[in-house]
Amino acid sequence: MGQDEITTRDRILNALQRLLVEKGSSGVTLEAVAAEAGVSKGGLLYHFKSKADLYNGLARRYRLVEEEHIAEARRTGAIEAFLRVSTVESDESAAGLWALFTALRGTDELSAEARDDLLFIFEGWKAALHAEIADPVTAEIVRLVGDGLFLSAVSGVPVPSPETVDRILKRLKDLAEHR
Amino acid sequence: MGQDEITTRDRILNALQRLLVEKGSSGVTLEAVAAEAGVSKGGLLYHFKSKADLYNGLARRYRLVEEEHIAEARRTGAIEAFLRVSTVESDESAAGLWALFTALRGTDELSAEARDDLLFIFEGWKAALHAEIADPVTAEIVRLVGDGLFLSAVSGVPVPSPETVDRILKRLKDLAEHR
DNA sequence: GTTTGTGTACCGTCCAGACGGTATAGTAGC
DNA sequence: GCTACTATACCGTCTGGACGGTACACAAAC
Repeated sequence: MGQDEITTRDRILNALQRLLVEKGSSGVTLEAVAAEAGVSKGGLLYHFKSKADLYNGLARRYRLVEEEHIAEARRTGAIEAFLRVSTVESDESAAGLWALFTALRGTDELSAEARDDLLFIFEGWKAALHAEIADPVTAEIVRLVGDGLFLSAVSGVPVPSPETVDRILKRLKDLAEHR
Repeated sequence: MGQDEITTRDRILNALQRLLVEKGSSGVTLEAVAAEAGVSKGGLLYHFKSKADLYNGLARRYRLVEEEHIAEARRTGAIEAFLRVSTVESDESAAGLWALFTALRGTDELSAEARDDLLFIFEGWKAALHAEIADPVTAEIVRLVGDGLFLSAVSGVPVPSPETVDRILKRLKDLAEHR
Protein backbone atom coordinates (compact mmCIF):
# COMPACT_ATOMS: atom_id res chain seq x y z
CA MET A 1 0.00 0.00 0.00
CA GLY A 2 1.57 3.25 -1.18
CA GLN A 3 2.41 5.92 1.31
CA ASP A 4 0.54 8.64 -0.56
CA GLU A 5 -2.71 6.75 -0.35
CA ILE A 6 -4.91 7.19 2.62
CA THR A 7 -4.77 4.12 4.78
CA THR A 8 -7.85 2.06 5.52
CA ARG A 9 -7.23 2.78 9.14
CA ASP A 10 -7.56 6.50 8.54
CA ARG A 11 -10.58 6.01 6.35
CA ILE A 12 -12.21 4.21 9.24
CA LEU A 13 -11.34 6.96 11.69
CA ASN A 14 -12.70 9.55 9.26
CA ALA A 15 -15.89 7.56 9.02
CA LEU A 16 -16.17 7.43 12.80
CA GLN A 17 -15.63 11.17 12.99
CA ARG A 18 -18.25 11.86 10.35
CA LEU A 19 -20.82 9.64 12.02
CA LEU A 20 -20.09 11.16 15.39
CA VAL A 21 -20.70 14.65 14.02
CA GLU A 22 -23.75 13.80 11.98
CA LYS A 23 -25.57 11.26 14.09
CA GLY A 24 -23.93 11.49 17.47
CA SER A 25 -22.60 8.67 19.55
CA SER A 26 -25.83 6.72 19.42
CA GLY A 27 -25.42 6.59 15.65
CA VAL A 28 -22.04 4.97 15.99
CA THR A 29 -22.35 1.23 15.57
CA LEU A 30 -19.68 -1.05 14.24
CA GLU A 31 -21.74 -1.78 11.18
CA ALA A 32 -22.51 1.87 10.51
CA VAL A 33 -18.84 2.85 10.78
CA ALA A 34 -17.81 -0.01 8.53
CA ALA A 35 -20.40 0.93 5.93
CA GLU A 36 -19.42 4.61 6.07
CA ALA A 37 -15.77 3.68 5.59
CA GLY A 38 -16.57 1.31 2.75
CA VAL A 39 -15.22 -1.64 4.67
CA SER A 40 -16.84 -4.78 5.92
CA LYS A 41 -17.50 -5.26 9.58
CA GLY A 42 -14.87 -7.94 9.68
CA GLY A 43 -12.42 -5.58 8.06
CA LEU A 44 -13.11 -2.93 10.63
CA LEU A 45 -12.56 -5.38 13.45
CA TYR A 46 -9.34 -6.39 11.85
CA HIS A 47 -7.99 -2.87 12.38
CA PHE A 48 -9.71 -2.05 15.67
CA LYS A 49 -10.45 -4.98 17.83
CA SER A 50 -13.36 -3.38 19.67
CA LYS A 51 -15.50 -0.29 19.73
CA ALA A 52 -13.45 1.16 22.57
CA ASP A 53 -10.31 0.60 20.55
CA LEU A 54 -11.90 2.52 17.71
CA TYR A 55 -12.59 5.54 19.92
CA ASN A 56 -9.09 5.33 21.35
CA GLY A 57 -7.69 5.52 17.87
CA LEU A 58 -9.57 8.68 17.06
CA ALA A 59 -8.63 10.35 20.33
CA ARG A 60 -5.01 9.50 19.77
CA ARG A 61 -5.09 10.95 16.28
CA TYR A 62 -6.59 14.21 17.59
CA ARG A 63 -3.90 14.43 20.18
CA LEU A 64 -1.09 14.00 17.69
CA VAL A 65 -2.52 16.62 15.35
CA GLU A 66 -3.12 19.08 18.15
CA GLU A 67 0.37 18.66 19.56
CA GLU A 68 1.61 20.01 16.25
CA HIS A 69 -0.75 22.97 16.39
CA ILE A 70 0.32 23.87 19.88
CA ALA A 71 4.01 23.59 19.14
CA GLU A 72 3.57 25.88 16.17
CA ALA A 73 1.49 28.32 18.17
CA ARG A 74 4.26 28.63 20.71
CA ARG A 75 6.42 29.98 17.90
CA THR A 76 3.92 32.23 16.19
CA GLY A 77 1.94 33.59 19.13
CA ALA A 78 -0.33 31.52 21.29
CA ILE A 79 -3.09 34.02 22.04
CA GLU A 80 -4.13 34.61 18.49
CA ALA A 81 -3.64 31.00 17.44
CA PHE A 82 -5.69 29.77 20.37
CA LEU A 83 -8.62 32.07 19.80
CA ARG A 84 -8.59 31.35 16.09
CA VAL A 85 -8.54 27.63 16.65
CA SER A 86 -11.34 27.93 19.16
CA THR A 87 -13.54 29.86 16.77
CA VAL A 88 -13.57 27.38 13.95
CA GLU A 89 -17.16 27.12 13.11
CA SER A 90 -18.40 24.32 10.91
CA ASP A 91 -14.95 22.81 10.82
CA GLU A 92 -15.36 19.09 10.58
CA SER A 93 -12.34 18.30 12.68
CA ALA A 94 -13.37 20.63 15.49
CA ALA A 95 -16.90 19.32 15.43
CA GLY A 96 -15.51 15.82 15.59
CA LEU A 97 -13.30 16.68 18.52
CA TRP A 98 -16.29 18.08 20.33
CA ALA A 99 -18.46 15.12 19.48
CA LEU A 100 -15.80 12.78 20.74
CA PHE A 101 -15.30 14.87 23.83
CA THR A 102 -18.96 14.75 24.73
CA ALA A 103 -19.31 11.10 23.79
CA LEU A 104 -16.42 10.40 26.10
CA ARG A 105 -18.09 11.14 29.34
CA GLY A 106 -21.22 9.32 30.10
CA THR A 107 -20.16 6.29 28.24
CA ASP A 108 -17.92 3.69 29.64
CA GLU A 109 -17.06 2.63 26.14
CA LEU A 110 -14.44 5.35 26.37
CA SER A 111 -11.30 4.35 28.17
CA ALA A 112 -9.23 6.52 30.46
CA GLU A 113 -6.67 6.37 27.68
CA ALA A 114 -8.89 8.27 25.25
CA ARG A 115 -9.93 10.66 27.95
CA ASP A 116 -6.32 11.50 28.76
CA ASP A 117 -5.51 12.08 25.12
CA LEU A 118 -8.26 14.64 24.84
CA LEU A 119 -7.54 16.37 28.14
CA PHE A 120 -3.93 16.65 27.05
CA ILE A 121 -5.06 18.99 24.29
CA PHE A 122 -6.69 21.37 26.77
CA GLU A 123 -3.70 21.18 29.07
CA GLY A 124 -1.34 21.81 26.20
CA TRP A 125 -3.06 25.03 25.20
CA LYS A 126 -3.21 26.13 28.79
CA ALA A 127 0.52 25.64 29.22
CA ALA A 128 1.29 27.48 26.00
CA LEU A 129 -0.80 30.47 27.08
CA HIS A 130 0.76 30.65 30.50
CA ALA A 131 4.21 30.46 28.93
CA GLU A 132 3.43 33.45 26.75
CA ILE A 133 1.47 35.63 29.18
CA ALA A 134 3.28 36.82 32.28
CA ASP A 135 0.24 37.50 34.44
CA PRO A 136 -1.46 34.21 35.31
CA VAL A 137 -4.85 35.82 35.85
CA THR A 138 -4.80 37.27 32.34
CA ALA A 139 -3.60 33.96 30.98
CA GLU A 140 -6.53 32.20 32.60
CA ILE A 141 -8.95 34.76 31.22
CA VAL A 142 -7.61 34.16 27.73
CA ARG A 143 -7.85 30.43 28.19
CA LEU A 144 -11.41 30.63 29.46
CA VAL A 145 -12.48 32.93 26.65
CA GLY A 146 -11.07 30.43 24.20
CA ASP A 147 -12.81 27.51 25.86
CA GLY A 148 -16.01 29.54 25.90
CA LEU A 149 -15.60 30.30 22.21
CA PHE A 150 -15.03 26.65 21.51
CA LEU A 151 -18.10 25.70 23.47
CA SER A 152 -20.16 28.26 21.61
CA ALA A 153 -18.82 27.54 18.17
CA VAL A 154 -19.38 23.89 18.35
CA SER A 155 -22.46 23.33 20.41
CA GLY A 156 -25.11 25.64 19.05
CA VAL A 157 -24.85 28.26 21.75
CA PRO A 158 -24.88 31.78 20.27
CA VAL A 159 -21.51 32.62 18.81
CA PRO A 160 -20.13 36.16 18.57
CA SER A 161 -19.69 37.68 15.12
CA PRO A 162 -16.24 37.53 13.51
CA GLU A 163 -15.84 41.28 14.05
CA THR A 164 -16.63 40.87 17.72
CA VAL A 165 -14.11 38.07 17.95
CA ASP A 166 -11.51 40.37 16.41
CA ARG A 167 -12.27 43.04 18.95
CA ILE A 168 -12.13 40.53 21.78
CA LEU A 169 -8.76 39.32 20.53
CA LYS A 170 -7.43 42.88 20.41
CA ARG A 171 -8.70 43.61 23.89
CA LEU A 172 -7.11 40.46 25.28
CA LYS A 173 -3.81 41.17 23.59
CA ASP A 174 -3.81 44.62 25.17
CA LEU A 175 -4.49 43.06 28.54
CA ALA A 176 -1.67 40.60 28.09
CA GLU A 177 0.92 43.15 27.01
CA HIS A 178 0.80 46.33 29.02
CA ARG A 179 -0.13 46.30 32.63
CA MET B 1 -51.54 13.61 46.98
CA GLY B 2 -50.48 16.40 49.36
CA GLN B 3 -48.82 19.43 47.92
CA ASP B 4 -45.82 19.17 50.23
CA GLU B 5 -44.92 15.72 49.00
CA ILE B 6 -42.55 15.33 46.11
CA THR B 7 -44.40 14.14 43.08
CA THR B 8 -43.58 10.88 41.35
CA ARG B 9 -42.92 12.91 38.27
CA ASP B 10 -40.18 14.85 40.01
CA ARG B 11 -38.76 11.72 41.54
CA ILE B 12 -38.43 10.32 38.05
CA LEU B 13 -36.70 13.43 36.74
CA ASN B 14 -34.32 13.36 39.70
CA ALA B 15 -33.53 9.76 38.89
CA LEU B 16 -32.86 10.63 35.27
CA GLN B 17 -30.55 13.44 36.35
CA ARG B 18 -28.66 11.20 38.72
CA LEU B 19 -28.21 8.48 36.13
CA LEU B 20 -27.14 10.98 33.52
CA VAL B 21 -24.43 12.31 35.83
CA GLU B 22 -23.25 8.98 37.10
CA LYS B 23 -23.47 6.73 34.08
CA GLY B 24 -23.92 9.08 31.18
CA SER B 25 -26.52 8.91 28.51
CA SER B 26 -25.72 5.32 27.61
CA GLY B 27 -26.66 4.40 31.16
CA VAL B 28 -30.07 5.91 30.75
CA THR B 29 -32.58 3.24 29.91
CA LEU B 30 -36.24 3.29 30.77
CA GLU B 31 -35.76 0.42 33.17
CA ALA B 32 -32.74 1.98 34.84
CA VAL B 33 -34.55 5.26 35.37
CA ALA B 34 -37.61 3.48 36.66
CA ALA B 35 -35.55 1.43 39.10
CA GLU B 36 -33.65 4.50 40.29
CA ALA B 37 -36.92 6.32 40.86
CA GLY B 38 -38.50 3.37 42.65
CA VAL B 39 -41.17 2.99 40.01
CA SER B 40 -41.95 0.25 37.58
CA LYS B 41 -41.28 0.68 33.92
CA GLY B 42 -44.97 0.80 33.26
CA GLY B 43 -45.35 3.50 35.86
CA LEU B 44 -42.62 5.54 34.28
CA LEU B 45 -44.26 5.32 30.91
CA TYR B 46 -47.46 6.51 32.42
CA HIS B 47 -45.81 9.81 33.33
CA PHE B 48 -43.56 10.15 30.29
CA LYS B 49 -44.80 8.46 27.20
CA SER B 50 -41.38 7.94 25.64
CA LYS B 51 -37.70 8.36 26.32
CA ALA B 52 -37.68 11.62 24.38
CA ASP B 53 -40.53 12.88 26.49
CA LEU B 54 -38.51 12.07 29.57
CA TYR B 55 -35.58 14.16 28.39
CA ASN B 56 -37.93 16.95 27.42
CA GLY B 57 -39.29 17.00 30.91
CA LEU B 58 -35.88 17.41 32.45
CA ALA B 59 -34.85 20.14 30.02
CA ARG B 60 -38.03 22.03 30.72
CA ARG B 61 -37.44 21.81 34.45
CA TYR B 62 -33.91 23.17 34.05
CA ARG B 63 -35.20 26.03 32.01
CA LEU B 64 -37.80 27.01 34.56
CA VAL B 65 -35.29 26.92 37.41
CA GLU B 66 -32.71 28.87 35.48
CA GLU B 67 -35.19 31.55 34.45
CA GLU B 68 -35.55 32.27 38.15
CA HIS B 69 -31.79 32.46 38.66
CA ILE B 70 -31.37 34.85 35.79
CA ALA B 71 -34.20 37.11 36.88
CA GLU B 72 -32.68 37.31 40.33
CA ALA B 73 -29.21 37.94 38.92
CA ARG B 74 -30.52 40.90 37.00
CA ARG B 75 -31.44 42.43 40.32
CA THR B 76 -28.35 41.53 42.33
CA GLY B 77 -25.61 41.84 39.71
CA ALA B 78 -25.23 39.58 36.74
CA ILE B 79 -21.45 39.41 36.45
CA GLU B 80 -20.80 37.92 39.83
CA ALA B 81 -23.85 35.72 39.77
CA PHE B 82 -22.94 34.38 36.36
CA LEU B 83 -19.36 33.53 37.20
CA ARG B 84 -20.40 31.96 40.48
CA VAL B 85 -23.02 29.85 38.82
CA SER B 86 -20.53 28.80 36.18
CA THR B 87 -17.98 27.68 38.73
CA VAL B 88 -20.16 25.27 40.59
CA GLU B 89 -18.02 22.26 40.84
CA SER B 90 -19.52 18.98 41.91
CA ASP B 91 -22.95 20.55 42.00
CA GLU B 92 -25.39 17.85 41.06
CA SER B 93 -27.74 20.16 39.24
CA ALA B 94 -24.97 21.74 37.17
CA ALA B 95 -23.49 18.36 36.39
CA GLY B 96 -26.91 17.21 35.34
CA LEU B 97 -27.39 20.21 33.12
CA TRP B 98 -24.08 19.50 31.47
CA ALA B 99 -24.83 15.84 31.08
CA LEU B 100 -28.15 16.65 29.50
CA PHE B 101 -26.56 19.25 27.30
CA THR B 102 -24.00 16.81 25.95
CA ALA B 103 -26.51 13.99 25.68
CA LEU B 104 -28.67 16.31 23.64
CA ARG B 105 -26.56 16.52 20.58
CA GLY B 106 -25.55 13.35 18.95
CA THR B 107 -28.74 11.68 19.85
CA ASP B 108 -31.96 12.08 18.02
CA GLU B 109 -33.76 11.01 21.11
CA LEU B 110 -33.58 14.67 22.03
CA SER B 111 -36.17 16.85 20.39
CA ALA B 112 -35.70 20.40 19.18
CA GLU B 113 -37.96 21.27 22.08
CA ALA B 114 -35.44 20.13 24.68
CA ARG B 115 -32.62 21.71 22.75
CA ASP B 116 -34.39 25.06 22.72
CA ASP B 117 -35.06 24.90 26.42
CA LEU B 118 -31.37 24.47 27.15
CA LEU B 119 -30.18 27.05 24.66
CA PHE B 120 -32.61 29.47 26.23
CA ILE B 121 -30.55 29.30 29.42
CA PHE B 122 -27.37 30.37 27.62
CA GLU B 123 -29.24 33.09 25.77
CA GLY B 124 -30.80 34.30 28.97
CA TRP B 125 -27.48 34.77 30.70
CA LYS B 126 -26.08 36.45 27.65
CA ALA B 127 -28.91 38.95 27.56
CA ALA B 128 -28.56 39.67 31.27
CA LEU B 129 -24.85 40.38 30.92
CA HIS B 130 -25.31 42.65 27.94
CA ALA B 131 -28.02 44.52 29.82
CA GLU B 132 -25.66 45.16 32.69
CA ILE B 133 -22.42 45.87 30.83
CA ALA B 134 -22.38 48.86 28.52
CA ASP B 135 -19.52 47.76 26.28
CA PRO B 136 -20.60 44.74 24.23
CA VAL B 137 -17.05 43.49 23.77
CA THR B 138 -16.53 43.37 27.51
CA ALA B 139 -19.90 41.74 27.94
CA GLU B 140 -18.94 39.03 25.47
CA ILE B 141 -15.64 38.47 27.24
CA VAL B 142 -17.46 37.98 30.52
CA ARG B 143 -19.91 35.62 28.90
CA LEU B 144 -17.16 33.57 27.29
CA VAL B 145 -15.15 33.39 30.50
CA GLY B 146 -18.26 32.09 32.23
CA ASP B 147 -18.93 29.52 29.55
CA GLY B 148 -15.28 28.50 29.70
CA LEU B 149 -15.50 28.15 33.45
CA PHE B 150 -18.61 26.06 33.10
CA LEU B 151 -16.94 23.86 30.54
CA SER B 152 -13.94 23.40 32.77
CA ALA B 153 -15.80 22.89 36.00
CA VAL B 154 -18.04 20.25 34.68
CA SER B 155 -16.08 18.31 32.13
CA GLY B 156 -12.79 17.41 33.73
CA VAL B 157 -10.72 20.06 32.02
CA PRO B 158 -8.37 21.79 34.51
CA VAL B 159 -10.26 24.30 36.59
CA PRO B 160 -8.70 27.44 38.10
CA SER B 161 -8.39 27.64 41.86
CA PRO B 162 -11.08 29.53 43.79
CA GLU B 163 -8.58 32.32 44.49
CA THR B 164 -7.85 32.63 40.80
CA VAL B 165 -11.55 32.75 40.07
CA ASP B 166 -11.87 35.59 42.58
CA ARG B 167 -9.10 37.49 40.90
CA ILE B 168 -10.62 36.90 37.49
CA LEU B 169 -13.95 38.17 38.75
CA LYS B 170 -12.32 41.31 40.13
CA ARG B 171 -10.48 41.93 36.90
CA LEU B 172 -13.62 41.54 34.84
CA LYS B 173 -15.62 43.82 37.10
CA ASP B 174 -12.91 46.46 36.67
CA LEU B 175 -13.11 46.04 32.93
CA ALA B 176 -16.87 46.37 32.98
CA GLU B 177 -16.94 49.51 35.14
CA HIS B 178 -14.30 52.01 34.19
CA ARG B 179 -13.18 52.41 30.64
C1' DG C 1 -76.14 4.10 50.62
C1' DT C 2 -74.83 1.01 47.66
C1' DT C 3 -74.25 0.15 42.90
C1' DT C 4 -72.12 1.76 38.74
C1' DG C 5 -68.89 4.32 36.27
C1' DT C 6 -64.74 7.18 35.29
C1' DG C 7 -60.05 8.74 35.74
C1' DT C 8 -55.55 8.35 37.75
C1' DA C 9 -51.61 5.98 39.05
C1' DC C 10 -49.34 2.53 38.68
C1' DC C 11 -47.32 -2.98 37.99
C1' DG C 12 -45.45 -6.96 35.29
C1' DT C 13 -44.83 -9.19 31.08
C1' DC C 14 -43.83 -9.71 26.41
C1' DC C 15 -41.65 -8.88 21.96
C1' DA C 16 -39.28 -7.45 17.77
C1' DG C 17 -35.27 -5.43 16.64
C1' DA C 18 -30.63 -3.77 17.24
C1' DC C 19 -26.09 -4.23 18.98
C1' DG C 20 -21.24 -5.90 20.07
C1' DG C 21 -18.60 -9.45 19.27
C1' DT C 22 -17.07 -14.14 17.46
C1' DA C 23 -16.33 -17.34 13.97
C1' DT C 24 -15.32 -19.12 9.68
C1' DA C 25 -14.49 -19.66 4.86
C1' DG C 26 -12.66 -17.49 1.16
C1' DT C 27 -9.80 -14.08 -1.90
C1' DA C 28 -6.36 -10.80 -4.01
C1' DG C 29 -1.83 -8.96 -3.99
C1' DC C 30 2.83 -8.84 -2.69
C1' DG D 1 2.55 -17.77 2.62
C1' DC D 2 1.51 -13.80 4.94
C1' DT D 3 -1.07 -9.41 5.03
C1' DA D 4 -5.25 -7.25 4.31
C1' DC D 5 -9.17 -7.73 3.72
C1' DT D 6 -14.70 -9.50 2.11
C1' DA D 7 -18.91 -11.85 3.15
C1' DT D 8 -22.01 -14.10 5.89
C1' DA D 9 -23.87 -16.36 9.63
C1' DC D 10 -24.64 -16.56 14.26
C1' DC D 11 -25.16 -15.79 19.58
C1' DG D 12 -26.41 -13.62 23.87
C1' DT D 13 -27.91 -9.52 25.63
C1' DC D 14 -30.24 -5.36 26.04
C1' DT D 15 -33.78 -1.86 24.85
C1' DG D 16 -37.85 0.88 23.74
C1' DG D 17 -42.27 0.43 23.66
C1' DA D 18 -46.84 -1.77 23.72
C1' DC D 19 -50.20 -4.00 26.38
C1' DG D 20 -53.32 -5.97 29.78
C1' DG D 21 -54.30 -5.84 34.24
C1' DT D 22 -54.83 -3.88 39.17
C1' DA D 23 -55.92 -0.82 42.99
C1' DC D 24 -57.96 3.08 44.57
C1' DA D 25 -60.31 7.59 44.80
C1' DC D 26 -64.21 10.07 43.75
C1' DA D 27 -68.76 11.00 41.90
C1' DA D 28 -73.31 10.39 40.15
C1' DA D 29 -77.54 7.53 39.73
C1' DC D 30 -80.96 5.14 41.69
